[in-house]
Amino acid sequence: MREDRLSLKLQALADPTRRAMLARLRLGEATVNELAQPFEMSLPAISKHIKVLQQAGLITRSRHAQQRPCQLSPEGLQEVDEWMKAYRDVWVDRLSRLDAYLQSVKE
Amino acid sequence: MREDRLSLKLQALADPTRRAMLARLRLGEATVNELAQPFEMSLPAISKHIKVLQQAGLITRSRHAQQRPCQLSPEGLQEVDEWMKAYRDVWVDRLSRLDAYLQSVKE
DNA sequence: CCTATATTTAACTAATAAGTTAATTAATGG
DNA sequence: CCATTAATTAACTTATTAGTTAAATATAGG
Repeated sequence: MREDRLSLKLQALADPTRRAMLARLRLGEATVNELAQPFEMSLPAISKHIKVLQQAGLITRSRHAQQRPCQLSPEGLQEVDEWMKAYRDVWVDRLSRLDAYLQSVKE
Repeated sequence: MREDRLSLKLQALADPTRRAMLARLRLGEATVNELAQPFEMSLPAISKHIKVLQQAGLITRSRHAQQRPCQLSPEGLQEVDEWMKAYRDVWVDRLSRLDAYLQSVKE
């Protein structure tokens, strides 16, 4: 039902655990165990979250011994940002109009 | 499980039907029937999508006779945008580094 | 080869999401 | 008041999601 890439990304982002993982990855790459550390959650659950992020194109993975570290995919959020652009204009526009209105009332 | 406002918004956005509705609303407010028109979907289904958008704070509603038109909530996406900010820096940073690297290789 | 560590896969459960049809509520206008 | 139009609620089905535990796979090192 929801197979387009943008939906996949937004769906992946709509989970606080996964967003926390991304926040961690902003500091640099991390292994599964490192990512799991702050959460009271089984490793398989973590593994699944990682898979969701990866399939959404938000992270990439590498190999190092028996570890498979994760890293932020730099261009991963671009698609989301592109989508937001159009709306950013709308709301900036409206907020500034509201602002103008409030100014005019005040005077 | 997923009750925070940001998750609610991203979850609401992670559906192409709902995003299409928002796109329509960029042109101006619309009634439920107007929003439903492009979709092969029952009205109750549309009604539910609208509720999701509203509860996420992405749209507001008014009343006019027996209609309850929807309008974009201008500040609705701001929270998402705020969240993205931090990542925008990361990826812009990395992409520009990549760019610089490619430049240096070329020379 | 054996063991320890890192991670994933399998199999399952419970909750949530997205849709349906039928029935209900709300407001207008004759 | 009655019929019409607009939208929602109720009740239900099906698929997906997020988690669990137990078992399996992969790699390194002695």
